[in-house]
Amino acid sequence: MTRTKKLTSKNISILDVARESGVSITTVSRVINKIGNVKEKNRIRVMNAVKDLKFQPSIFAQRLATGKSNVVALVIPRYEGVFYSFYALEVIRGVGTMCEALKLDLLLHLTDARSVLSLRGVGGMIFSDIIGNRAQLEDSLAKGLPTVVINYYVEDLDVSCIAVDNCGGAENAVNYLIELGHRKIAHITGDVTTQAAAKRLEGYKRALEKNSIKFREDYIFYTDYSRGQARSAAENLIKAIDPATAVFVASDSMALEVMAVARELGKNIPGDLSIVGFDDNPSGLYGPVSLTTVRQPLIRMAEESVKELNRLIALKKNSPKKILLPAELVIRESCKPLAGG
Amino acid sequence: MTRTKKLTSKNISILDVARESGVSITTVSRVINKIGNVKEKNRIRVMNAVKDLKFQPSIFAQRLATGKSNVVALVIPRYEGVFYSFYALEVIRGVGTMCEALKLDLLLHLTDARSVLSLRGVGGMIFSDIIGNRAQLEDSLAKGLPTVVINYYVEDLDVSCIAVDNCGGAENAVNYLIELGHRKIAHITGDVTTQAAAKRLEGYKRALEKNSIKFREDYIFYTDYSRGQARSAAENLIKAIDPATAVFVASDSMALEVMAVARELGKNIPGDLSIVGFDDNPSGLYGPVSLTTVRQPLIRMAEESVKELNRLIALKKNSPKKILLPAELVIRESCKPLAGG
DNA sequence: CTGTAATATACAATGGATTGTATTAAGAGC
DNA sequence: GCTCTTAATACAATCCATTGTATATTACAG
Repeated sequence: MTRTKKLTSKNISILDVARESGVSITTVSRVINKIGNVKEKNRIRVMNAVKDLKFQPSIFAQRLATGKSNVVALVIPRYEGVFYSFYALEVIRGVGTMCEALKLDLLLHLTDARSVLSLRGVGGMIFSDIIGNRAQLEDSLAKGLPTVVINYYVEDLDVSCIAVDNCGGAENAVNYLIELGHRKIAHITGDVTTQAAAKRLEGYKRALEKNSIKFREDYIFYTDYSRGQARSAAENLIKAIDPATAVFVASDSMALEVMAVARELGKNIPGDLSIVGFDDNPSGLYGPVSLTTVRQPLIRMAEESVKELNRLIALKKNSPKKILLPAELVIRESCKPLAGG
Repeated sequence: MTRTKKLTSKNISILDVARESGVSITTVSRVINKIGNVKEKNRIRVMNAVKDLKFQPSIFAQRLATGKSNVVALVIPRYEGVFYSFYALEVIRGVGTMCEALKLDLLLHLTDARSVLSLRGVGGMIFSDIIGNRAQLEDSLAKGLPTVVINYYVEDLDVSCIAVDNCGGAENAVNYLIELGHRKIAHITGDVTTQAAAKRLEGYKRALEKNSIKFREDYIFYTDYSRGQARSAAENLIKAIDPATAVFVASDSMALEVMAVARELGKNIPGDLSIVGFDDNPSGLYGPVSLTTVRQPLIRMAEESVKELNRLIALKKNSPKKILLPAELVIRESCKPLAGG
């Protein structure tokens, strides 16, 4: 049953095609690359020879000759976690789709801080979420490779970047709670050493300020994005002497944890506590009460990054653009107007 | 601020290194490739020159010269959905990790049925889940490319494949329910035109048979894996005249839906109904009752696939292996011994 | 029918490594 | 010091396509 077959076979080159069709390899090359000035008669002969011999030009020879590579490397940290899977795959999907559309090959690098990227043979780089990849990013720029960063607004480097407006998204979320009549609004932060979490906190503050609501430090619960810390934050929040009536949580996975804690403590969502998350994690759809959240345009961000990279490659020089994409509030069931407000 | 810098720079070749270190390019090549017989004095000179000039050999020239490519393409369908994100990223992570370990470059292809893969310049292919990719798979084999299929047990082609034992996993799940005293065990299937769903159904039947429990067609609820169909299946299951006391659901996302329906209908989980899912979808951890499920060794499967591919590449001929990995039961809170059983 | 312009094609260099073969240098043995 | 063997190195062909330049062919006007 198991047929053992040679996997190597000498491959046919442009020279074979030239011989077969009785023209020079130059002409064959012109036909293949659709550069003008080939007699119709010869073009047909060449095309037939190509078909007969099943000729496919060697990309290595092409790249060597042209010095151009159509390979784009996507660098993503090797994190784990539910939302992260979702995030990463959305990014990969977006980048992959656009690469296909633009005829680019997508090389994937899952990295951690100690990873060394070879960068060899790559025509451009896309970095997702540069925490822990800063060195590699600078390396890429130093080598003069066209480079784009997504999901992080890089202020201190001359590099194109496409990020989500975390601050604005957070502000929208909190504004929504304010519109529902809430005044006692808590915030469970993510890891505020990360840009995203810091910006979300900033947006929270800004919304309060614009609505003349006094900022209360005791309504801020700092976490590292983990479920464990979300849990204790939720407990403290609910058991507080003067508890908030609404909470803006920096991630959906934490928001789900808050909902679970509230349930355990006999609180009703959204009756006793309105909750807004961030991320639009699909897990937020399960469970008895679907989660109102802030959606990040991940696919669009990813697609834009390839377009921007392609622009840089075509331009042959670095002229970075900084793009901020809006984050959209997705209203579901976890919030409700303040009773008797 | 925006410094405009040339992105192109002439790159240094092995010839530059040879000149710099006063030896021939052959010697430089030998030093770089660690082939023996180079005088220590010259080796050091060359290595210094390499360092000074920051020389990195052109992979295109290397691949052209050797005819070998260390690029592995991973082909994954472009599905959507929560579990699929999780699944795909686990696969990507596993393949990526092993590729890094084996010094292979990972090219990613997200495909649908109409995608045409170029395969040019690729040294090996890994197909995940070949539904809709059958043509590409056969193409790859026809071209004599080293090829591995994961997550699908291919019986009718001479190709290496690494799959999860869906049948055995399902059998374990149902056995567990039987051990808890259940006799009325329903099954909500996935799309039984897919291999995975069909095998899970088979495992369910086998467990019943081995325990001499009569198979009841009215305990089988066919779905297409969608939440909607899971919902109506759950309603029918719960409202039946002689309802089952336990249910084995072909996927976690459907199992979560079943739990939600049970809750809505005032049923207690696991008091009134024991549930086992399949997949070990992280979403199963949220919610009031964590889900007992069958875990697939995705990462391991992915890693093994790269190893197997590497073996085929080294072997230079096709001698396929078919590997089935066990699926493990993960016991959590959603099952309980049959009361008064 | 010829001169000129435009078109079509070919030659040969180029890109950057690997590698079989030839050649030289070095060390061993007497 | 002089063979002889072995280690070290160099030469040049090869992998395959692209492309600037040179040449050949064609077309057209006069």
